[in-house]
Amino acid sequence: MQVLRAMKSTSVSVEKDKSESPEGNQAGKREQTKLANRAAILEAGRQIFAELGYEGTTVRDIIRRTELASGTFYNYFKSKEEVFHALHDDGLARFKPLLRAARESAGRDFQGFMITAFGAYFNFLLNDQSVDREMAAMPDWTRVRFDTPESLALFDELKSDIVAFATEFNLDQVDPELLTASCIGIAQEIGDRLLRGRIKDIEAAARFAAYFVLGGSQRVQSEMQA
Amino acid sequence: MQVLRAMKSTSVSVEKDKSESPEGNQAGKREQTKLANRAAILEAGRQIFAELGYEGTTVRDIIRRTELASGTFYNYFKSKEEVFHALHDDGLARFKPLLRAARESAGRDFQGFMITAFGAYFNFLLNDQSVDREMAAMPDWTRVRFDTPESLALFDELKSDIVAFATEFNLDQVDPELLTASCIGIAQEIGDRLLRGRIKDIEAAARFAAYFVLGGSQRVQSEMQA
DNA sequence: TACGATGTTGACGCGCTGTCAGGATTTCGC
DNA sequence: GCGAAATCCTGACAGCGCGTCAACATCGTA
Repeated sequence: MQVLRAMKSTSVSVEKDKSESPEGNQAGKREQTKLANRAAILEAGRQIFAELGYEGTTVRDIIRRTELASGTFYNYFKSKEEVFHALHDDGLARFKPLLRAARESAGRDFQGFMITAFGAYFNFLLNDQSVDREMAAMPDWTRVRFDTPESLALFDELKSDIVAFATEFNLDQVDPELLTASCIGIAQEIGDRLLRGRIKDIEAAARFAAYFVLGGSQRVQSEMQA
Repeated sequence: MQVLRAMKSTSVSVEKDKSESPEGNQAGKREQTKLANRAAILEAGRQIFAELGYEGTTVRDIIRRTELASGTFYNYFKSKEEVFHALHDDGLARFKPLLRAARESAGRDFQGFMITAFGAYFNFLLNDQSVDREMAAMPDWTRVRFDTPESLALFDELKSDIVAFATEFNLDQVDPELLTASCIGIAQEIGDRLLRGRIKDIEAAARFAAYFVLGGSQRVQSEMQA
């Protein structure tokens, strides 16, 4: 059963759209069900991953929370991994603008950029309905990490921001690769502890991270010059 | 077939021990096979994890590289996860003394401690025959991370070292939890890039990390005082 | 040597995987 | 509107890994 039909039985909104929607009910029914099915699988996946963990969930678990047949899953995704990637990339797409906003609003203020950026990341981690957040609640020992092309793109974007500031502040002895890696590592590890409640104060954590990176960069610069 | 018997067919060393070994051939045959079986499973696991990745390997893959029957696996481990934990903890046990040595040799030299500690970790990552190293070679997107009790114990040990130095250097405004998290994050992320060849120079990386942490701590201290 | 204890073996039932032929629904040309 | 073609949903199926367990082999002990 396709999810559009399922929705018709509990809600008429789609049906209404078909005849009444004033603005472009642009797509055919085929297109609509495809979107709806994909969305249903993703939403089911998000829930199941949160409940069962990445390792623990099966494609069947996901599809079972849906009104679709098992075979249909494979029309949309190759595996549970691909579902997870999609969810992960969704989260990234939501975070990206926050990072951009941090850069815009900071202007030439390196420290301001860092505080805003770390703060945005931590807030995002704790508040966004992302897979990662929900899964961190699991008391399990094992965690998965995905470096999708989207992740790498975000890292690169961050790296160019950092390089720009480093240039501006004459940090020419500071290897951008190492500096970016450090920022990411700090964000990851502190973020992890925030998610697990080992650390509480988001604001304080963001300021710590920002000062730490600033001071660290300058120290590296002066040591390398010597 | 138990592995001791297998070994007898290719080597007589065990048999010889039984009758000739001058020093305590302390254990009975039963004890010996148990050790040998466990070791065989671990070694097979190490190889298979490296070849197939964590996700990709099955208990059957591991046991198949062994002369044991599938059921025997479960006399030694509950799952592939437990094998991985054991391998991981083995690595940790090998690294622990290196960290201790770093602390001993550093005395009161915070910077020296940091350089040695980061250097020890990076060298360990790149040279030790650990599961983690081999698996990093995989071109896969997905990585697993385990926080075993052993890992957490090591983190705690590191934290007390850091606290000791922080006290000595009047870094009373620097949250040890945040500082330790940052050190771990930096080590993880730079280590990852070393494993993947994105960064080459171990020495430079260790110095970078050390200076970075030192400078970062001091900056946090002065900012928090203000 | 004989007997109990301990460990090993591999077949079994179960559940998950990915596929595919058959069927249902939508689209399109008229 | 109507029929054919395109699309894609469905659920059964073969293959495989999982963890278990009754039968069997080996070891320790007297």
